[in-house]
Amino acid sequence: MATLGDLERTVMDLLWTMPEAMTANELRDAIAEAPFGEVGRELAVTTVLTVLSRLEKKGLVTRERDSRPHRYMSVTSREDHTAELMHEVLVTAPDREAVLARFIGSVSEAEAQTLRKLLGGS
Amino acid sequence: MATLGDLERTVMDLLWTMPEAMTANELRDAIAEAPFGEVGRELAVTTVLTVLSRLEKKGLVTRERDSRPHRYMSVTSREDHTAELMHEVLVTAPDREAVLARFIGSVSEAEAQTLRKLLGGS
DNA sequence: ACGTTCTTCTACGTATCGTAGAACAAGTAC
DNA sequence: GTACTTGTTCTACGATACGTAGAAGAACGT
Repeated sequence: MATLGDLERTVMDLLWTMPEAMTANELRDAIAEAPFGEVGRELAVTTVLTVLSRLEKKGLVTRERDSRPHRYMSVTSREDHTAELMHEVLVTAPDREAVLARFIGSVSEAEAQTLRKLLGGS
Repeated sequence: MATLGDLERTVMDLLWTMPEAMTANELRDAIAEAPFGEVGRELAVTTVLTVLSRLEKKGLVTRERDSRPHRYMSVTSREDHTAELMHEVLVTAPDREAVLARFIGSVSEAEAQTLRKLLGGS
């Protein structure tokens, strides 16, 4: 279960938010400015690069190796990733139906509404 | 996000499966016999007790402190716990509706059926 | 009070993660 | 094409989590 550390999470959040692939330097700056996390963390670029390598090994990030400052991007959208994680959690329990029952009870009415729509009639 | 180690997971699985509260010794034996995990792990009781303490600190386990060999039990059912985890994952994404859309696509037809039923009319 | 049984304390090895310097590679400018 | 600059990989260290369990302490039976 790919669990992310704080900085890893921050980097993924940025990569998921930014539409374009980013370089390590751009990421470093973005982290310094980022509204979440402790504001103004001035990290070394190598730190960011280490984290990016680890995220790459975890399969969450790819990079364009030809363009010289490598440009990093997320492999999946945040939504896909999150949904996948939810599914991974779901299948850890033998009685999935029971889990889903509890889960439904925990979502907001708006979300329930969305689900009804998505599940279609019948 | 309460993430569990292998042994912690094994212990929780047993506590969730067994209807009765169990002592550390009973758990040790159960682990030795358990079909999952590498079979026949002969652990020291102290090992089990350490794990139980950690699970207690994480809020997943309680014990009856008065009965002398303390009896340990899970605080929530496996289903509640799993559903809660799923929800925790869900709310890490800003666009929950989009996540739910992807999630629905990943469940089986039987599960979708269950969801329809649970969500009721309208 | 004594031995037996149970629990807590302390501890070590391994893995992960935040962090970054040192070393190495690849372009850029004469 | 040699020196400078910029970018990437290697190596490393401290902190935390977890598996593992011995040593020390507490409680109970007799």
